[in-house]
Amino acid sequence: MARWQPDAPERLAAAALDLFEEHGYENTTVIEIAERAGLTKSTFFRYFPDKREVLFGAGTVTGLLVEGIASAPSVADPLDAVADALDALGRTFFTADRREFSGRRQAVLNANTELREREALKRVDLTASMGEALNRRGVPSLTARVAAKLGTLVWEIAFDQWIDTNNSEDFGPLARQALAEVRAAAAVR
Amino acid sequence: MARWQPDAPERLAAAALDLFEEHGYENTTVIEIAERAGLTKSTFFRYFPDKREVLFGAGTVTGLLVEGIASAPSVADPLDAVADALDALGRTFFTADRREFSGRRQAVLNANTELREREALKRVDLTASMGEALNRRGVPSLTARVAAKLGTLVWEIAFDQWIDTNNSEDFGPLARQALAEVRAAAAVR
DNA sequence: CCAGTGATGGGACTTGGTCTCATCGACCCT
DNA sequence: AGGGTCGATGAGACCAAGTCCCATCACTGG
Repeated sequence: MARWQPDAPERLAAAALDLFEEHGYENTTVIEIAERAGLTKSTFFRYFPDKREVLFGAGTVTGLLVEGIASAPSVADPLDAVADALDALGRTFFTADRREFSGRRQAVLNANTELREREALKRVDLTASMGEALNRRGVPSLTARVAAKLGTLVWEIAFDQWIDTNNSEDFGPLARQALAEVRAAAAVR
Repeated sequence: MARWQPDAPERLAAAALDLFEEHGYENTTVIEIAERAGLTKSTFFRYFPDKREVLFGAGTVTGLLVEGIASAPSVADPLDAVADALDALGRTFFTADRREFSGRRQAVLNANTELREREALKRVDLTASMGEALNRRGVPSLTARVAAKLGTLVWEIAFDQWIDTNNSEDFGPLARQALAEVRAAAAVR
C-alpha cells in the first residue's frame, strides 16, 4: 500500500461518499472506505472520530457564522446580522462548484437516521452558537434565541432551494429572500 | 435469575438512569444495566433498539403534540394552537410527580454528547411534525414552520424552568408565559 | 397431565471504536 | 552518502454495541 500520498482525509471522505451512494451507509464498512482510499481503519479513525463524521469534517461552519454575526454592522437588527453571516457562509461554502457535491452528500444524509441524528446535533449546537453570538452583540437573550432559530430555518430553506434548483441561483440571494419571507411569516399574527 | 417479574422495560429504564448517574453513560454497559434489572442483554435489546433509547422510551410525545394541535379551536392563531398542545403535553407528561425524575434524566442527557444527539434528532422530528400538523389545519407552510420552531423554543424554555424551579410551578403556566415572551420577541423588530 | 405460547437466556457473530506498538518514508545534519 | 529524527501509517489485540438464532423456562388451557 503506497504511503505518503497527500490528502488522506479528503480521499477518505470521497471514498465514503461514493460507497454510501452505492451500497448505503449501513452496508458500508469503515474498512471498505479505508481500502478504497488506499488506507486502513487505523488511519480512518486518526482523521475522523467516528464513521458519521467523515461526511461532516469539511469546514468549520460554526466559526464562520459566529464571526459573520460578530462583524455585522452594529446597528443591524438581529436577523440582518444573521443574513450577513449567511451571506458570508454562502460565499465560502456554498459556492457553485460545490453544489453537486452538496446535493449528493445531502441525499446520503437524508437516507440514514444515524446521519440525520448527527446533523440534528450540529444544527442544535450551531443555533445555540448563533444565539450566543447575537447575545454578545447586545441582543437580549430571548430575542437572540428567537433570531437564531429563525436564522436556522432560513438556512434550511435556502439550502434546500440551492440544492434543488436546476437553474443555478447563488446561495446568498436565496437566503436573503427566504429571510424576508420568514420575517414576514413571523410578523403576521 | 427470577423470570416473569413484570415491567421489564421500566426496570431496565430505572436501572439505566441509576447507573448513568453513578458512573456516567459511557462507563455503563448494557450488560450492567440488564444485570441490575435482573435481566440480560438479550432482553434489553428486545425492548430498546439501542442503548440511548432506554432514556427516551417513555411516552409518545409527538402523538400528543400533534393531536393537541389538531384539536385546538380552529380559529386559533398558530402559536395559540401550539400553546394548547403544550398544555396537553404538560398535563400528561410534565406532572409534579415526574419533576424530579425529569430533572435527573435531563442532567444525564446534558452530560453526554451521544444522548444530546438523540435528543436533538427527536426534537427536529417533533418540530417537523408540529409544522405538518399546523399545515393540515390550513396554516400556510412557511408560517407553520416558523410557528413550529418557535413552539419548540417555548417548550425548551418552559421545560428548563419547570426543571429548575425550586418553587414548583406547573408546566402549563410556564409554557403560556414563555410563549407570550417569545411572541413579543418575535414581533419586536 | 400435557401441549402450546410468549417471554427470557445463552452464545456466536459482525462492526464500530480504542489503544499500543512496530514500521516506513521524508527530511535534516554532518 | 549515511545515520538519526519525526510524523504518518500499518497491524493487531481488545472491548462494547447491536444482530441473530435457538434453547429454555413459566404460565395457560384443555
